[in-house]
Amino acid sequence: MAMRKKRTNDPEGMRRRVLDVAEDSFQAHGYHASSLGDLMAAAGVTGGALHHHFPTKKALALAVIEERVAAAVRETWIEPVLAASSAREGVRAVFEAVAAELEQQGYVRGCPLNNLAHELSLADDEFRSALARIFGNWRQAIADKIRADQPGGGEGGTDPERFAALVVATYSGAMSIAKTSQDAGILRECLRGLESFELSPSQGGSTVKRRRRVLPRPKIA
Amino acid sequence: MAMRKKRTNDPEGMRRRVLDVAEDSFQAHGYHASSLGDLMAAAGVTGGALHHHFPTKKALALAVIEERVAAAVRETWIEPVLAASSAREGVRAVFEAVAAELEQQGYVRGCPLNNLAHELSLADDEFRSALARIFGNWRQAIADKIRADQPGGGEGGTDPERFAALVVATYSGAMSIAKTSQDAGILRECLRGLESFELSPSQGGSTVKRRRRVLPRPKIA
DNA sequence: GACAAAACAGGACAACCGGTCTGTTTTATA
DNA sequence: TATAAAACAGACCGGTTGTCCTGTTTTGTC
Repeated sequence: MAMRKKRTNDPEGMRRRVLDVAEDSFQAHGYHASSLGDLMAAAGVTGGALHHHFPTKKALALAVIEERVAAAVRETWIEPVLAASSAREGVRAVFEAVAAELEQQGYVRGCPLNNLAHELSLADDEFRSALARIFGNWRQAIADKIRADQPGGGEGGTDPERFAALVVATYSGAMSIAKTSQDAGILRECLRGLESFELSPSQGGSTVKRRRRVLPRPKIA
Repeated sequence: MAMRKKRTNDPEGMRRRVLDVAEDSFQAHGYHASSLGDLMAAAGVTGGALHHHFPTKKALALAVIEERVAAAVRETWIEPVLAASSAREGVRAVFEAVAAELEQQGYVRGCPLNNLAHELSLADDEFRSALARIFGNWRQAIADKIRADQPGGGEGGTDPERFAALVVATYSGAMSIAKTSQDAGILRECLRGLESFELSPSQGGSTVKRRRRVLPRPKIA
């Protein structure tokens, strides 16, 4: 008399839905402020199903980090930079693309990698090493691109690792400031700072023609 | 018959002790992962006393931000930079001092401002504005120092705000990476990146003499 | 010393969290 | 179709959290 019960097992889809809402909630509220109850409600998933795919909250977060956060860095940074005509051009394009996207959506939720890195690095060593590996891959991709530019282009004097470290640090820090001030303009400011410390001759009033070192060597060791 | 009860009211000292342990715990474990019970035990303070000085956990965190975090930025960044012979020298000195301190203590807990900024900026607007103000003061101090260098020194072509934004972003991001990798070396790497993109002529094998722009202008608008 | 306010003590509580447990349904395999 | 494993449902529980509340003690003030 009652309607037949229906259920379609879709383990992959359910797992994906859980990861979707977890990724979003971790980004918006952080790990500790995201309760499994909220995630279950948002994903339309029962406790049994959640526990079946992710035995603990930590396992869920680890999956988010290794699958989603790593993919986000790959898609928004590594692939565009590697596909660009040069490392420097790739870096510029990513900075501006991200700034444009943030300004369009009107708010700044920050870098997913950075957000979780701050909250979880000291809490658990598995979290920390997973996040550190993503940072490492990110830096290495940029350094590799610089190296690829060196034979033909004019990157002979650029230290690849140093350049990559500076770019990743500047971007991460700029996103932190942007998130706190809810203003993506700092990204463009930092990009211009990377492009050139001194104003270009056509803009600046300085009479100095020759480029100087960005920071002087210390006078005393 | 029993010993007389003794108690010495010391509101300022008690408030200071609570702020001490809260500052430390927020830095080590973050806001959400720091329970008031733990703080009370660590500070040797009862619930009544804690509630008397800080009615809510949020009020406590706000006090930590406005009194302790702001002071930390002032003491480790603003005052040393303003006291230095130049902005660039001050920046260099702070980077190296922090790197040396982190290497000496063997672990990296990250920048207090950055840590709380990531966890609390999106959670509450009072938190966010308080943190944003500290970032703003930090940047402004560096920019002011650059401006102070300009009349006499050779900072004619340097945009103060741009320089300050780049320095603060690079430092914040470098600390994020250092915290995640538990290695302060990235701070020195980033400092050298700030000092000079291209290797100095005496070090580099490049034959290029004239300094080039750090990042080329985009070919198409 | 009277007295009010501040400072402090410590228990109580309701809400919530993450994890576990038992039971049912679907699906793969033979 | 028999059967075991996977997939899912949903209730349950111990522990924790932040806050509140009622007293007690100290301290400043007239």
